[in-house]
Amino acid sequence: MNISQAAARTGVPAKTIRYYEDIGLLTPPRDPNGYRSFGEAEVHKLAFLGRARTLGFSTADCRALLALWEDQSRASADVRDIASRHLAHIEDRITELEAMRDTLRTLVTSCAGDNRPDCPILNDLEPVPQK
Amino acid sequence: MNISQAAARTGVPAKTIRYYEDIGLLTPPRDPNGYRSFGEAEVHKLAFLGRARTLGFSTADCRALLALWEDQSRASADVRDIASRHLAHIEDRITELEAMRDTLRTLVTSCAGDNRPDCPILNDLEPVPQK
DNA sequence: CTTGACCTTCCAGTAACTGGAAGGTTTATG
DNA sequence: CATAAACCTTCCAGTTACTGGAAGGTCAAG
Repeated sequence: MNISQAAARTGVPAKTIRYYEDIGLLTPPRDPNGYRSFGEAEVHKLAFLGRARTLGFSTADCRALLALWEDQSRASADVRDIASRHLAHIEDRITELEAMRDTLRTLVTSCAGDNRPDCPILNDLEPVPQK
Repeated sequence: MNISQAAARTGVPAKTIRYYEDIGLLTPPRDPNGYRSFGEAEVHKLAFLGRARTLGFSTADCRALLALWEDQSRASADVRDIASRHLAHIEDRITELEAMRDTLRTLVTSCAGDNRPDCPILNDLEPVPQK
């Protein structure tokens, strides 16, 4: 299977697949003409990566998860640690974004949005001069 | 005022101030010795940028907001457009992250996290082989 | 006069791709 | 069989918003 077929099968763009090979997440064998050749195992691995990516795991996490996935004697605790840490990170990020969202919502709602220069959004950004 | 004082006054790191000058957000005058010299106007502008940054605006947005801030004949609609677009972007991002969070929470909760290899997290990442 | 704390510029690295150029291969068609 | 489209390859550069660090100039204190 060529790279474009593997891309179609997994939803991971060809360009991204090459990148994953570059950083060593994947090592598909080559055909005599130099083309990458994807078997079921590679496609399987690629789909795993695609799924992990949609869950927001970093490539470092993906590397670790892939190793655990392939290690039949893994401890599920190791997998859960990675996922927990990632979850905590996402929760923090959500909290940050929610704070931004709440402020922005208030500001956007309070701005007339007309031709006049008067604007509560700029007033909020405007720093209070302090010596 | 030197760069480190301006940094202390605004909370924007010196390194970041230099970067903002690089990309043209700021143009502090120079002392004869080549040191940047920050007056009240520059500090004021810098604090504006710092505040916009905590609200997650991109540097492109900051540039536009700064221009509007300084334009006494602006239309508040232009400001609100920028803020609304940014708000929508943040809301989308929150929705994405919440989906990840929900999935991860379920998976983390259902994983024993012990010495055994059995792991619902890997099972979820595991793609279903499909021809 | 030297030491330490500033300041300067410039180069490189971060994360995770993405776009594009230059060139080789394969496949379909006239 | 020639050729053009549609693949494939590698490599280089750009994205965002900084951050770290090296090499070297400046300034205030003792």
